[in-house]
Amino acid sequence: MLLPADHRRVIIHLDADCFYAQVEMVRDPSLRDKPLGVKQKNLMVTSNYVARSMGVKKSMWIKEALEALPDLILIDGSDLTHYRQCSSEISAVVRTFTVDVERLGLDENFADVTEILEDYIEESDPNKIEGRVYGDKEPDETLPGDPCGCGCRERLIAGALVAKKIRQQIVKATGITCCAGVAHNKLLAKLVSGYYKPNQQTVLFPWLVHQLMNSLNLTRSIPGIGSTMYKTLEELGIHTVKDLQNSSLALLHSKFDDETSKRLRDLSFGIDDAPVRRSGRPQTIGLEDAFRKVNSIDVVQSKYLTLLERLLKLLKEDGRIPSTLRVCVRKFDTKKKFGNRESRQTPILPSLFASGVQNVGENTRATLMNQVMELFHKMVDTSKEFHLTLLSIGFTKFIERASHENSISRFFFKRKRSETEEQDINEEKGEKSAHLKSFSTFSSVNNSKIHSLELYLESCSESDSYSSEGGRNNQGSMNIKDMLSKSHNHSIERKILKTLKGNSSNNMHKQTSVTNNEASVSNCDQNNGDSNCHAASSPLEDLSSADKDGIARVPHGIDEEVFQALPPEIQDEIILDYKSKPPDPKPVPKSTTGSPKIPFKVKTTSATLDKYFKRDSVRGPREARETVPKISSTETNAESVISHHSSNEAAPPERKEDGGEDKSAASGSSSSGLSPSTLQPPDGVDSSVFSALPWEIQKEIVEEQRRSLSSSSASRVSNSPSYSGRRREASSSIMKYIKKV
DNA sequence: ATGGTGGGG
DNA sequence: TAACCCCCACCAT
Ligand SMILES: Nc1ncnc2c1ncn2[C@@H]1O[C@H](COP(=O)(O)OP(=O)(O)OP(=O)(O)O)[C@@H](O)[C@H]1O
Ligand SMILES: [Mg+2]
Repeated sequence: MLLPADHRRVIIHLDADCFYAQVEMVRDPSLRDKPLGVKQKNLMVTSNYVARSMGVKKSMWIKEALEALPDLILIDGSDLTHYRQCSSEISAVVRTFTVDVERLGLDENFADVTEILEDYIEESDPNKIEGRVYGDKEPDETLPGDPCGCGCRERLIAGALVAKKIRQQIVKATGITCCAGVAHNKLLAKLVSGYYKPNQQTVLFPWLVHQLMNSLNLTRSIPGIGSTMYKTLEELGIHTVKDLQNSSLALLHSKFDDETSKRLRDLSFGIDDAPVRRSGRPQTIGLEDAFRKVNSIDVVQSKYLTLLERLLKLLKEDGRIPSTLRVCVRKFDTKKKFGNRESRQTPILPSLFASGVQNVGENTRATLMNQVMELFHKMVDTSKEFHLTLLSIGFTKFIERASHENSISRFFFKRKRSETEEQDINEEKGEKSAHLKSFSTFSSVNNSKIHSLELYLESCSESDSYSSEGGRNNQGSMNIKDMLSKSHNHSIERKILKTLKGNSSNNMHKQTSVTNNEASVSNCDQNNGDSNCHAASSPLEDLSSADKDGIARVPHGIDEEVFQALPPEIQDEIILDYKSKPPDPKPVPKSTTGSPKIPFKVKTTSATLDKYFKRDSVRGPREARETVPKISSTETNAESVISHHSSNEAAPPERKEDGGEDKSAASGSSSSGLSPSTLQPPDGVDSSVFSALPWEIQKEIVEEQRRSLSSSSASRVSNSPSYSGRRREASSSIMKYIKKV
């Protein structure tokens, strides 16, 4: 099966240039000729080529980057949604050429174009090679002739033509420029793709493979050999790729199993028969928040709450229903050990998302939040001191769709969903504007979200015994009231940090528009000032990205740190309520929880209730059922209270925007949004339109297209010859590059 | 199934 | 060398 030198395939590897930075430049073209960096917390994760030419490389500390280049413009890239979206579009374009596309990260794609070469071989001129040729000093210096004789030269040259066309289409559709590598396997295509860096492509002919591999030096530069394996190899005296080529299998066997050993050897020679595997939709959706130090359970809880709220939005866009919830922490571990994360997971009762993922009720949120905290307490003993540096949550194990009712019925189902979502958007719009209005004019407003918070608080405190699926008693889990009530004693500092800047409270969405996300977020937060800002930050972490606009203040009596970690909407609610009910908090007998201190009141009006009832009666029957009793009980109280003592200081609400993306679901599509797996549109179908379609529909279109398009090679596969006994260091990710079928 | 590891961007 | 914010496959249990 495996011929001595197998050049049958033509693989293209595509790698977007300085991806995050480029996305930001597309969003704001005025940045194009300026040095730009994209940051996450205090780290600059990438920079554009203007900045790179001035010494600002990838992954530098903000501090160092600004030292090297004070004029550097920084944009916060902690929210990946724009990058994900652009990434999906890129892959969709590639799938326009072939469905055999494998994604790697957000900005790389492998394409096996072997089967489509015949469509281009005539157009391709063997004497005019698109892009660069590996080994050539000047462009267009390659001599004719095929030293190999298997025809690979012509195929690869045609592949270079395809690569060129793909890159052109990507630019046309997204404005993003890429590098590309063309070779007869994935390993080599990836290795050459970056040989000529910005916006260029390189083809590698098999007779120069040795030259390429020998130029690599360290084994670490072979994809699949990471830091651990690299160290292990070093212990064997194997440092360079050449060392690896010359090392005996027996030597490798002392540290690796047979499979791994052979593969290591193959890779060192540039041999790789790993197939391009079609990427599906992501199997996990997660969010994380890193920081220097968190040691209070209150902050933990509010950070998790924020993550959960955001995650539910992502889930909504995704559309699938998860069956497990995972919670993860990273503990500070006295410098040395790294990667010290631990996680706990738990099944999600199917009934929790019974009404789907599009509108998740307060009860579901509360249940999830309690589960998060339960899992957290399995990892952290909060009765002792603790020091965390990262929190994350994620959904996994998405339930698969009923196998048979694909196509038509699903289409209609989705249609209905989108319609309901349009209602959602309208509602949200109403809410939002009300929200805005109240923000500027401090009218008290009946905001259903206040009610939401209220409900959430209630459901947290009272064990939701009435909940249909078994009341879970939240032993260890604190409720939000407790959370907010605890705090330290600080003097109240009310300060207006900055004045509102134009778009502060985010654009209105155009509900009916086809595509989401306008360019609206002109944003251009010129930050810079913030690098200093947290320089001497006291006990705690980040805040870096914040600054910006908005009147920032922490309401009387709430711990600042806790407040900061709350979801922005809930912050707004609290502020709103605070404004409508200025200082002098009256001690009110609180309903459920124990120790009252200086209470912070959250009130709900009957108008709010009406609204709530309406919504729930319209849809979300299950949630409605559960929440109705609760509401009535709440209503009788008319007021609920968050008790706490002490106060705090100012904080930026930050976190604008967001509301803009729910719309991905609007125009006839549905979940789509960020699904990384879109398929190829048939000829004549605009790829961006196609990519906006629900994934299932894309799949069907493609399937149909394939069927009608003659008998192609439908290499049905799914063999999983499970290997057994593995010892020592098995290759895991190396498998990606070597696994057969 | 769960939790950890190593690797990828 | 991990800092940040993710995603994957694989492994032992
Ligand atoms: N360790 C990382 N942490 C966070 N983001 C990362 C990390 N590695 C890569 N990324 C993001 O993924 C994107 C693609 O990564 P990649 O390694 O291709 O670099 P790049 O920015 O695209 O630059 P290049 O032009 O060299 O390809 C980047 O823009 C980068 O910000
Ligand atoms: Mg890149």
